[in-house]
Amino acid sequence: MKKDSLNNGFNFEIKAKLDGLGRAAVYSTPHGDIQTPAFVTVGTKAAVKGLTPEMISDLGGQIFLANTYHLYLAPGDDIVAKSGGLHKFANWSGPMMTDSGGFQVLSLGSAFGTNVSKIAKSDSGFNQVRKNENKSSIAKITEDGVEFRSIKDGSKHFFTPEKSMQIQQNLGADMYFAFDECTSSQASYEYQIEAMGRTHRWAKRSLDEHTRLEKKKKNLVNKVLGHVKPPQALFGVVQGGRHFELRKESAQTLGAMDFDGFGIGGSFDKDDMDSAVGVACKHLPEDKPRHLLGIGEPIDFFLGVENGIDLFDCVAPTRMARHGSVHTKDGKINIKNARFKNDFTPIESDCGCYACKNYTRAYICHLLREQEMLGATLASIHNLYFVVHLVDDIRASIYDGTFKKFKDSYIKRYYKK
RNA sequence: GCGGUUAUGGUAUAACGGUUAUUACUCCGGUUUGUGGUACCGGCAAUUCGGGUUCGAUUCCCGGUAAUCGCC
Repeated sequence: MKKDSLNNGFNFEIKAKLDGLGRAAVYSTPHGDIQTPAFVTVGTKAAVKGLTPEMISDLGGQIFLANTYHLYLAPGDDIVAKSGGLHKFANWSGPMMTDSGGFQVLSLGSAFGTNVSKIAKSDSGFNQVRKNENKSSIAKITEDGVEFRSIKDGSKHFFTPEKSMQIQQNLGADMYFAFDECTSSQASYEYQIEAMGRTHRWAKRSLDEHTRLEKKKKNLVNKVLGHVKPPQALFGVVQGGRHFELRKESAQTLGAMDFDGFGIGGSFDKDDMDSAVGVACKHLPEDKPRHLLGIGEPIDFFLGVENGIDLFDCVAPTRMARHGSVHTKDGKINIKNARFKNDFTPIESDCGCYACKNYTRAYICHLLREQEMLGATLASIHNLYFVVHLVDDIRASIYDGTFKKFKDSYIKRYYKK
């Protein structure tokens, strides 16, 4: 199974399996191995908000993910490239990924200025059927690409699959994503089909451009002494919304292409997210890593892993932390609540994170209420530690065959059901 | 001591002879899933006190109290 094939420096080796699609593996990259399943911390602008890289590795983070659109706007991928690439720029020596900007097609497009998220609320009755149109949108989609307006100064920028690849090669993360269109959970079936087709065509263009750039890079290495740019791996992104047949079609279409791995993106219905993910993974090549984009509630990790996911990333732990919502094994609590003002115990007494080992709820409550930066940092450390270690524990349970038992007891306690 | 001015949620304010008394912050909660946004959504909470005029007063009048400014 060990093969250090064409994509030198990358290797995905499955070490243990669950019944069904789940597995534990080691994903080797030019910047080190990733034990999977793993949680990828999100550092959109080449920084996990409020945390140094040392804090990320100390809390157990193996890898982090930055964003193409944001880094293109500031400081610019040319500056990152000049600095020696993202790893040097951000002082992170482990594996890194970049997202393609495809999510911003949604967040700055049909979802801009609304509260539409990638998870449809299952109890909100009938999902409204809308076109992917939004008056305040600052992203316009055409077959060729997407015109974004800068969130910083309103200036216009046109992203194509080719351009996203070029930017991501400049940024220099180990793994990066094809340029796709992330659709709204409220988009109609017809629109999902239309967007999925476009995503597939963009996937082909992304892959072609990637192949061209990788080849060019190899030639450059020979000419420019001492300038060895490591190879990068490209992941295609499966779409199809919450429609199983579209997920299947998307997975088959992309799975037949020569990607190094796959992302599963787009919008889901809360109730059947796991089945939609399962359908996608079932039709993807088994020997390549699968990344579930932007998903990160405790229950999602269990369901995702069961359905064949190797990597997760999500902004929820850090965003929630900044607003005071922190994980405990008995569910979330809002540490800013008045009842914690006089609580001189840690967030969780049996938690091994830096925040819990050194600080009290009362102190973190105080910091967050007073908007002291350290409050967001400590709460983020806790939440990231919590999800990173949860996924680590899930991985361990695959190796020792206790996954099912672990899942049941964990969910029962966290969700009280 | 005399004269002027002012008095509205915890704070700062808006308004009018008839509203469910405005708004912001604070406070009390909730929501955040490939990070535009330390963001969004709820909730609690007030007409200084006592008289009078009026169908009806937070509003107009008189008095008390308090703050503040000026004068002695």
